[in-house]
Amino acid sequence: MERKEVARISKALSDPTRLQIYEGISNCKEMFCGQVVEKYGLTPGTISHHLKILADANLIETRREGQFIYLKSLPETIRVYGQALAKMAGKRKAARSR
Amino acid sequence: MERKEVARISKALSDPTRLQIYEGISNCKEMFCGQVVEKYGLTPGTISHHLKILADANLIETRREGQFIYLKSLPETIRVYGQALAKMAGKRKAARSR
DNA sequence: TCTATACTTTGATGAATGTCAAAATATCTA
DNA sequence: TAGATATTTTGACATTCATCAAAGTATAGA
Repeated sequence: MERKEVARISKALSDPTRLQIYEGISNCKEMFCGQVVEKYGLTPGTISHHLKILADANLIETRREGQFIYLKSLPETIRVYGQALAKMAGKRKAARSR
Repeated sequence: MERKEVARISKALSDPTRLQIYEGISNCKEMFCGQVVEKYGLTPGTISHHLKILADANLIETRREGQFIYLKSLPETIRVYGQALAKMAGKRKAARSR
């Protein structure tokens, strides 16, 4: 994963409200936007904005079914992101290089 | 690790320049500020700003030695951060709960 | 004690961000 | 086709942020 992608995911996770929304979606099997609006007391516009950022970062997936847009978290993204960061943090030149 | 702390670390990693600086520090055994300034072509003030954000997030450690401030990455923070995120992303109610 | 070097703080500026209200769009149902 | 419900888009606003230039602080060495 490239640095720019890592930065995009970091930014998506950098707002406490948005992080909480992501956590909420992850804890449910599935959720639709209205439930998120209800749960966090923000306007539909604001929720839509946050969901777009999470989706652009591939942290969640959206699927329309009739009037509803269903949300599902994509844990694989977090896994790959964590690995990329661990790799960045782990390289240490000339320190116990074997 | 609490949500607020996760958000703080995410924010620290959310700027591409700062992420690159963090990566650079992680790749060296040790580094001092002047080297960072030289390496990334930003003013000392800007570098100092970024380093403060990284240090506040416990991503790096600073230590003064004479005129110089030495920087060292703290990979343990990334490890704990990754685990906290994996936990957030992993819980799924009523989905294969055993 | 003076000067040079290393870093930090301050003030300013343009850009990005989180939020809302309101208008727009999409879909369902009568 | 008209009205209701769900979501998105737009415009506005206050706040945060990355950056620079310049002033300030700390340390070393002459």
